[in-house]
Amino acid sequence: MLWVVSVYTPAEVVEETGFTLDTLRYYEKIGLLEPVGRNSAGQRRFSEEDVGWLGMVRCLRDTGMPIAEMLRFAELVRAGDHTIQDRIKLLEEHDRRVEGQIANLAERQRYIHNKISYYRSFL
Amino acid sequence: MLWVVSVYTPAEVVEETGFTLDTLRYYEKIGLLEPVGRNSAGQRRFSEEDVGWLGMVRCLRDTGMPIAEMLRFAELVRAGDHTIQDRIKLLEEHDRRVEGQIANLAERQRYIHNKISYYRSFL
DNA sequence: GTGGAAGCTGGAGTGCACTCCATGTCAAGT
DNA sequence: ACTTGACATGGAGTGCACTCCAGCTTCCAC
Repeated sequence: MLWVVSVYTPAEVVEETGFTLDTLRYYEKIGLLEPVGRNSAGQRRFSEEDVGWLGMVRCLRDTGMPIAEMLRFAELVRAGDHTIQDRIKLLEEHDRRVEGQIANLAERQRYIHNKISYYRSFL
Repeated sequence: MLWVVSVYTPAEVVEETGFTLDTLRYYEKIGLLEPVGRNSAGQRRFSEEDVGWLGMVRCLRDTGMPIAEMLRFAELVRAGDHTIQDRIKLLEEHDRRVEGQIANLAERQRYIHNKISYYRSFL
């Protein structure tokens, strides 16, 4: 039986995820990424699953979730299917924060627009 | 002639702006705030103008402008009316970044929503 | 006039999230 | 075989934006 498992080199994952290699190593070190597979020489070979998880990490990071909370989420994921309810709860809370961020940003943007208009009135 | 100028104690400015006293002192130290007026005993008495400027600072800070750039903006403001064009330019650039932040956040939020839906499908 | 809160200064310390570095091994194209 | 680039490790360093502290002074309500 032929078994094809696609793996990614560090450089490919950097390309794919936008994280730097140092960041990937850092994430692995702190446990945000599970120990990554290695080839015979000890070099990292990321699985499809690793890359998928990194997509989630990117999303959470870019929406301002602190690493400590991503770590909690990672633990839930590792703990298995019985944590799905907790994961939903965590993501929904985060979603509300993201909603708040957007609303806040939009509000501040109005202030900026007003300021620009005010300045324009001087020209 | 009676001349009433409203002034604010540090505690009042903390209340009004949401910055901590340490932060206000820090902002003054780095020049984001012009040297604040003092009473005879050397305690700070913030002017209406200070408080207004702090409102701007809060807006820029909360939309992610780095201090270095706020400092540049502060310098333009101090330099006088001939910098109004530059101030508009700076604010418009910042506005575009804010726009980008909002768009990005909204996009990431879709990802989170999908993930939540996916998790829900397991229940 | 006294006690507790508020304020002062200069400087050290914190927390987060990386980022860089020295030194060494391994891979792979020519 | 050789060279060059990718990757490894452990640990130190960075940058940003505060935040805290010691030791002292001043304000103000009772």
